[in-house]
Amino acid sequence: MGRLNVAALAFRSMALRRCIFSTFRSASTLKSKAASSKATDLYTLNKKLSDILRTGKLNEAKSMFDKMQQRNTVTWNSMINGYVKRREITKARKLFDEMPERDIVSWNLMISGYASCLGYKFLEEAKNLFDQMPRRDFVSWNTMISGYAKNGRMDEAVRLFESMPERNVVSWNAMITGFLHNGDMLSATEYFERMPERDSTSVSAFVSGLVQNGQLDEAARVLTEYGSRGNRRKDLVQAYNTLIAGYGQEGRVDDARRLFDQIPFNCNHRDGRNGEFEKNVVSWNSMIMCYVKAGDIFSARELFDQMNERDIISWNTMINGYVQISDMEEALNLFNMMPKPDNMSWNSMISGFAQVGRLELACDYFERMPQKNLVSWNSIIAGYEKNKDYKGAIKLFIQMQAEGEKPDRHTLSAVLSVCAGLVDLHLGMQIHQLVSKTVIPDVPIKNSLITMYSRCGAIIESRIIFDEMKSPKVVVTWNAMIGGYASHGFAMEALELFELMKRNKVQPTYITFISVLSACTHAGLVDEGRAYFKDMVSEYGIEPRVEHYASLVDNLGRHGKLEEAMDLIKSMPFDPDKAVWGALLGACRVHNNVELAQVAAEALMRLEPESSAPYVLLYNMYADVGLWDAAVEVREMMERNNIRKQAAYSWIDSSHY
DNA sequence: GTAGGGTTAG
Repeated sequence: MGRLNVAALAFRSMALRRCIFSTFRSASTLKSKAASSKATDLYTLNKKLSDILRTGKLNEAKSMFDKMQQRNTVTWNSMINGYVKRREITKARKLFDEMPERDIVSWNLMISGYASCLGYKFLEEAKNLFDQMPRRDFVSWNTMISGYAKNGRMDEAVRLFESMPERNVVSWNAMITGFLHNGDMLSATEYFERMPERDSTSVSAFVSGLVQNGQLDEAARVLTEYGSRGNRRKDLVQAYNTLIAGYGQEGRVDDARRLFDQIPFNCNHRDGRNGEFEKNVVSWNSMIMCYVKAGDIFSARELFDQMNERDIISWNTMINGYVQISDMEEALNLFNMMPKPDNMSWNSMISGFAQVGRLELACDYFERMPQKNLVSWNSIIAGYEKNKDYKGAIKLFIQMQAEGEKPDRHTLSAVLSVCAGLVDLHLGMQIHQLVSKTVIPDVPIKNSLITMYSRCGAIIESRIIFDEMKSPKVVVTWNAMIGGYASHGFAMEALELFELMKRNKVQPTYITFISVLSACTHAGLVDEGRAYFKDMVSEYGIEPRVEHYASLVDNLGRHGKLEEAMDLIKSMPFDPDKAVWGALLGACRVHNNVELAQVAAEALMRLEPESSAPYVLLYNMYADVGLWDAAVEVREMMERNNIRKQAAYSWIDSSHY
């Protein structure tokens, strides 16, 4: 019995133990299930938080963050990341200081935040945190390196890079992009060649550097070399895109297209396969841009129509293409079709309408656009300036500042042109002061200053700015100064400067020759005028425009070479305009050539049926030589055509008289 | 679910 009892007892106790154990176990399972479900909840909530942050709704994210019952380090880090991405570093730092536990990601985020705020103070704080953090990984080092690189401190970046315990491919890439960012192609090349292994980012970055340096053929070579190695070839599409865009910049559309066609598949097209080396939307956009830049709007449109999925850049590029060829109808068919026009789309329409002289439509779009930005103001102001509504431009410029928008170099450049148009030296000088106070003057701004001063007669001021500009000067600068001299009767100075320009091996443009020919006219240099006209065509390959013909006709006419002027007009490959006939008519009046005057006047009557000027001039000429019948006939014709005498001869250069 | 390097426009 004793043994049995013992056995029974043992059995019972075992059962009991098992029972207790199993109860305990199930309780613990429950507990861990609860814990894991809470963890799942937190995971889901964190995911939701970062989704909200990705859409940029920072306030919404913050209120969710505040309401959350529990948070882990990832929660805090995500919120910090939100502020870091928005450059709200103070708010990020507050959370960082408040959070109960920091992990290495928290530290790295803060370093990244400080490093991407430009300025030495922020960089120093990034370095403080970097030095203070308990443990550093690749990300910490790489973030710090790129922080120095972004701030132009490649010396510090190199020091850090050299002192790293171990480097990965990102460290090398950060160095290469840093050098490129700071214009040090030599060091970038050295590092690219030295690095032990390259990934698609290394190649893309380096290719982009080569493209920016104009070394397109070298870029193509690098791309082929690494493209053929193969294993991660699909990531190279970015490098391809960069080179396509680079070819576009240089006008090498065929090379661009060859490269574009080399990217085999196409996620934008029905035969697209995910994950293959394939064209993406940027490839398409870049190629379309090449065509637009080359003025081949048809090919651009052909590609655009083939795209399955377009983004906002595709639409805007295409719209801009039509704006550039002043086809506002087509630009408008597209603007109305596109899903959600952004500022760029609206601004393109504004510039486009202004460019074709539809200022009222430009204004209408300017008023209607949902949110104006600086470019909108610049577009509308430049539009007013181009349409010679200078008072309107100034009004807008004042309104812009009243609405709290600060003018930039583009605004100021347009307003300087306004001052030139108004011949308002006082205002021009005020704008010049504003330029000195607010922007670092670049070449276009200085060109505008030269033009403004010379138009206002302050030619010495112009020349001072011109002389202070660094050599080699661009052709626009030479044109501005030569034009300034030419239009103010400093013909010899204009021609001297043109000779200097040639000695400086700067290729003149048609604009240069308008000034040069005009200078010859005003200096009484008829042989030189002829010779420059000839040089323009034979030596520089510039097709003469109507302005050049008008200028030479004017020059020849003034010197009594009316027959030669008439022969020149006859030789023109296109129809002469009112400036050409006006110049001839003016010369005929001075030199009393009635027959040619008749030809010129009739041509002008056809071109400008409402203008009284050719009638009046012809009448006076007939009267002067006593051809009274003809004079009376002109007068009758004028009455018959209901033409009233006007005060000014708009088509004749006033310097004739 | 959070951190580091590369592409297209006025």
